[in-house]
Amino acid sequence: MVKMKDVAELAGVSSAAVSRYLNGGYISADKAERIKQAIELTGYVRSSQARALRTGSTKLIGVIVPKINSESVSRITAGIGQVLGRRGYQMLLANTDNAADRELEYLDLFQNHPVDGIVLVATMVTDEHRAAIASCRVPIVLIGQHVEGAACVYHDDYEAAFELGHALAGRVDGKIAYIGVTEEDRAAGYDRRRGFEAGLRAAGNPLDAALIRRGSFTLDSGYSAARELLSVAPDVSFIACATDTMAAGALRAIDEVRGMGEGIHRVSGFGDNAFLRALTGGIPTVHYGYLTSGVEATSMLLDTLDGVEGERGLKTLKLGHQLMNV
Amino acid sequence: MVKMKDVAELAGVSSAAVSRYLNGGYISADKAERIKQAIELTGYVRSSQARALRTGSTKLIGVIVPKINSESVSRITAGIGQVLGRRGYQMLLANTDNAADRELEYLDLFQNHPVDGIVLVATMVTDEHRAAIASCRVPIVLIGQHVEGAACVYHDDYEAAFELGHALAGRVDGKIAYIGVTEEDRAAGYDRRRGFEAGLRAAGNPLDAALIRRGSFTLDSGYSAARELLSVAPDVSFIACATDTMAAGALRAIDEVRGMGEGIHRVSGFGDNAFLRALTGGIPTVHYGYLTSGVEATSMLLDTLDGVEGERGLKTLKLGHQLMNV
DNA sequence: TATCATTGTGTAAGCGATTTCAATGACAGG
DNA sequence: CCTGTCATTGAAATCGCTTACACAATGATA
Repeated sequence: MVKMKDVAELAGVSSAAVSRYLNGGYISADKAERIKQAIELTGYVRSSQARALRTGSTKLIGVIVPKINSESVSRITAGIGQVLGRRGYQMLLANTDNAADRELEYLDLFQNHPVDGIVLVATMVTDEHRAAIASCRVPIVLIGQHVEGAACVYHDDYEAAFELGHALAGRVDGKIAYIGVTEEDRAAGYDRRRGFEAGLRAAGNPLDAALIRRGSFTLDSGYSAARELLSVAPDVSFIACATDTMAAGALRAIDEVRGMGEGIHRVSGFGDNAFLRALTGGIPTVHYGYLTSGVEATSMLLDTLDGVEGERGLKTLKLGHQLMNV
Repeated sequence: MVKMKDVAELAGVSSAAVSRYLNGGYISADKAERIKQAIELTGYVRSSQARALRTGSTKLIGVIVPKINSESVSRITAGIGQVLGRRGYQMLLANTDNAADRELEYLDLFQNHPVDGIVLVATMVTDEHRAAIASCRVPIVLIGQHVEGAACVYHDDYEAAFELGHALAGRVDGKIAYIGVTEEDRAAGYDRRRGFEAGLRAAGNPLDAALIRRGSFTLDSGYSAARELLSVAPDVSFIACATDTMAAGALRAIDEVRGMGEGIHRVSGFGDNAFLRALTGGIPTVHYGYLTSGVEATSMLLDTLDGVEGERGLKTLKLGHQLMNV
């Protein structure tokens, strides 16, 4: 492995000069030229490990996600990756498989070492999370949840759910049911349910508390909850779900119980999943700019790290949403 | 930041002793105890950067994927992450967005530095790829393609496609069309098409070359190709696709042209996408153990890196498949 | 008793970069 | 001619850890 010293010797300069050449310090034109050639000749590339040890910066960003195989998360990740790549950083990905404790574990692992900053795609935010975030040694940005005192990029789930509920109330005749997710997930659980309920209520068609179920983000959980709903309350004519994935499950349940194709006009979701859109022609749902949230969060983080002038700094950013097919 | 020397002083030993304690070298019981307490007291954690510089190993594995937001890739990634986490490694993720040149770029970037090994989720494998792989400084494992002379974990796409074609030939009456992908993707392009054709032929119902189209992995491309097929050859009664995603597009096209619900029994795919399965009740498709391939590839790689005895070594591993809904 | 593994320990030499520091030469102003 | 800037330069000191080496003990073996 050719190192800086070799390049320096070949170019007839000190290794300090080579370092300066590489980092844009004082260097005369002719030496710069000689160094440039020596580098090309030797194929030298500098050791990021040595550099990291000396400078304390690894150009690595830790990204913690709850589950890699979900459309929303992978879109967010795509956005994060875009910005990172463009700005010379790399992504250290940690998949927690929906286990909140592994999230904390990674938060620890990351700040204890190699990363310059962290992007946390958050679901549940416990007090422990808040504490860990507050005491984090490196800058951190949250995506998906609004946490006081932390930098976050999120969507207004309450408002979106309100609008959806309000719009649906007028178009659905018959009983509406709701399949939510754990309220520990403030955004997808609490906010969406509350917003939806408020929207229905405002439209004069309040949600019957007996028709609320809880799934676990998966398609199967949406299916089970819907089956149960349909057997307990056969007069339910519409099932709103907290995620498109669960809506797909509910849709299947309705199809099974009431005949193929029936479900399509009787469920709604959140997230505007591409598959669902194509296969159903589009159920009522909320479109969020997931890729954008990845991009924005990461830009914010890197601006802080790189000390970009006129930087946006670590702050809170609420992104818009869009009702689909209502 | 408390460093090893601080711990050593507090424990009244040399830093070499602390290092030995941490790495399992010779150390007496009482010193070990003192060191343990000193570490707890100070909250010391060792600098992975210094360690990396000294040992030359980063405990980082580079993972190159063509596209993060696809079910197959994210399942593979989940498998990779599982093994990595369990064995004390971390994942450096590079998303190439389906650009083969960025793949080479990352291959370069990675081996030039911080990673101990590479997992490449391959699509197109050009000669440049082969060269880059062969000259790779760190161990590398490919997933999804079979490349001579490189370690790979892959599926037998030809055989699977053959079986699918053979099975479908008997069940479909009327003309069968095929929507493939670029043949530069040997597995998903070339092998699947050839296998499918051979399967149909073997069943005495050969594929009409005029009914072959090419998509680009996306849902929309499947949709367009199917629309075009249906208008050019209205008597086509079944459209086989090289991926479930394109099948979803084709399904939508058929629904539009022939009425909702019609498509479901008239398309087939590859990959056994969960959404598609739920929403259609299951089209003929091939199930691959994507998660398993991530697990196997990574285990193989880490075994080599860690010098596990009885190691499996870097070799070639062909995983099985399963026909679904035929 | 002499000899030799075996264990335990500290000293010090790196790993390969960045960066401080002092030194140099050139050049403008007084 | 002297002095003060200013751009350039290399020597050398880190960054925090691992490990080769030398050297002690200690117990086992001949």
